[in-house]
Amino acid sequence: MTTKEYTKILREHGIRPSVQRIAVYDYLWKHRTHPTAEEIFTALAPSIATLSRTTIYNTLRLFTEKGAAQMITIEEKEMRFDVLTEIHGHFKCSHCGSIRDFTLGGDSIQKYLPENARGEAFQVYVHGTCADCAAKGK
Amino acid sequence: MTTKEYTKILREHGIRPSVQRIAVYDYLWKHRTHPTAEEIFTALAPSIATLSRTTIYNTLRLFTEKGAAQMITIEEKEMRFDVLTEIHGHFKCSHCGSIRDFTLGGDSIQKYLPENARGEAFQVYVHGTCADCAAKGK
DNA sequence: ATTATTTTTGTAATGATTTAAATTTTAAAG
DNA sequence: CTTTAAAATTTAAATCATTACAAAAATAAT
Repeated sequence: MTTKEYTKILREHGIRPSVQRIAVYDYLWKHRTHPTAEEIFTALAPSIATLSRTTIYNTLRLFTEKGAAQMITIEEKEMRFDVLTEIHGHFKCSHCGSIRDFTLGGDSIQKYLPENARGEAFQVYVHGTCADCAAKGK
Repeated sequence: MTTKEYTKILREHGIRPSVQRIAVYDYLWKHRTHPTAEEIFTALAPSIATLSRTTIYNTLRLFTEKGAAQMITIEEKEMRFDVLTEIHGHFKCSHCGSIRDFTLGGDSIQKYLPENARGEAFQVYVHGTCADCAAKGK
């Protein structure tokens, strides 16, 4: 993925690209660990001398509003973010702390919704023990 | 539901009953609106003169740990709570703000989990338009 | 160039939740 | 029924992620 491609994607979402926005998008694209605003800030600050936390928050909010990213509330304390916007589940391992994606059947949730209710955004969170930790006997 | 019955349920969860704990449990039992700690505090404070917010937070955390209630993070800002601990989904209407439960098939999520991962807690959140609001043309 | 608009920045404020320490309540033991 | 220990509650202060605000900088439009 090149900067030009990020620029194009952002524009397609109605987001005017800027150095900061491209950097955040690039970071999300390359780090599928569902980072927090703070993690993104810490990672990018060295390369963008004047970067401020507020910009990170503004940018993430903008991405979320425009559908270029998704906000994850699997943890109480802090928001996490994901460039993957198609419906999928998040699995958090309570031993190693990792948060991983898993795919869901397309109709998996929709079919359970009350009659005549319109579901517009779906979030599925599972807490448990991941395969790696289970293999270690956790 | 009488105080005696609440007492019994709390004991079954390893929670020593107290005036405050019974009051919180009673509130959760009677108000299936997924209230916040603040809402519970505001509702109970008049009847328990010395009640403090910390007690509400302590109590809700205890209930969650002991499995007598469930913590809901469907909203970024604040935690919400639910006495219903069986697996079920939460639907938040973005028009009227109500958060309602909906039932999920038992295997609905489990079957999508990665091989060998153990799911221990499941949360399903859907944001959208509820049937009532949809009927009003929202 | 000049002006208007958008974006970024820094700082201060907000507000939900937690911590820590003191006090009160409850339970246990003699 | 006292005394003592343990648990629960309270109060006030602290934390910390996020937001609000206003100024400065960058970008686009005229």
